[in-house]
Amino acid sequence: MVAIHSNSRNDEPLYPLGFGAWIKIGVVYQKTHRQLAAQLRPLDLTVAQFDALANLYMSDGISQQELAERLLVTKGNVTGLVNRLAEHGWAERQSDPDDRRTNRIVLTAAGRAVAKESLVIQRALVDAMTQVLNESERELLRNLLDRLVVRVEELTDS
Amino acid sequence: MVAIHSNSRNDEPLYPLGFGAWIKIGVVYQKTHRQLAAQLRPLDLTVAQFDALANLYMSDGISQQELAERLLVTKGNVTGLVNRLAEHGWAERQSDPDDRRTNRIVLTAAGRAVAKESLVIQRALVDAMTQVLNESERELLRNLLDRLVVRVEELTDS
DNA sequence: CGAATTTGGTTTAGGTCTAAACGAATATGG
DNA sequence: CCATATTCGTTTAGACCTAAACCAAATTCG
Repeated sequence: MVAIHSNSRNDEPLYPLGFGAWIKIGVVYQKTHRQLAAQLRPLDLTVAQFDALANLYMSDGISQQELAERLLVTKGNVTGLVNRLAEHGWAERQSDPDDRRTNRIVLTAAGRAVAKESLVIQRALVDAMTQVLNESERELLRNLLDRLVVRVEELTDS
Repeated sequence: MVAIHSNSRNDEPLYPLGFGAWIKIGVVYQKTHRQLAAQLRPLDLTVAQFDALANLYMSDGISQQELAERLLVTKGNVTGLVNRLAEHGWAERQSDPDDRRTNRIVLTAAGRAVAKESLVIQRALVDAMTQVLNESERELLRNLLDRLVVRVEELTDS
């Protein structure tokens, strides 16, 4: 899903018009992911764990199912992720009195602290990234990406 | 690196202006990745393997190092990836006569066939995605993303 | 009510990815 | 020439992620 480098002859099936933009999305994503990972490492925090903490920071006490949907991952994945957060002492499973199937995930004080700290780091990175665009360009980019999201969701359903 | 859903109160540190655009990049990336994975599954091909085959299809005989740089992954990762491609009978390691350290990776006939087939699938998906944008919008998107790539590369170096 | 279905979570097998340590071959500089 | 560094690839430990099978609890509906 990342750069495909075409060295040689161009008599082969050429790439569609949207391809240039397409590739860049992957490159931006992967490189920023790496950069964020590097900056979170001193906190002993991975990007996946940061994503979970950030969501819980905003919406403490949601179920694992809910968390999986927000993170765009499977519920099986969330099981392991929550285990690791719990091992670090950042989050706990609380049983829901109204439904014995569900686990409500809540942050500990330590978890809230590291969430806050890491959100500052992420915010600084996003700022540094997006400052190369002016306000209307950011708006424009958001709009274009929004339409792509809608489109891929249509494709996913069908 | 993905959506952070803010339910509650807004007296907490609010997100920077570029944040909306930022989040969408992750969402587009992840959802499209999943969609491509689903469409490649009948070929018994993962997205990572597809990326490798696609690059080799364009530039057969490159070294593992070179392949790692193009795929934006570590060389350790490429070792395993090439192993799996070789197990499927899609690629082979050839020793470089000029440098006994390097492996040149070449596609087999079967590898070239599956590469071609999968490239058609990917092309169709990218087309379906980007057809919601007109030509000048695609151009614009590519330009905006390009500048973000340059920026993140600056940050990575420093 | 009670059977069938749905939903929340866990487990398993296997691919993906990283950082770090390592070995072998090549390149560099005194 | 030879010691030092660099480069290419592998290995290891561990996190991440998926699909699928599974269990238990809740819901639906005849």
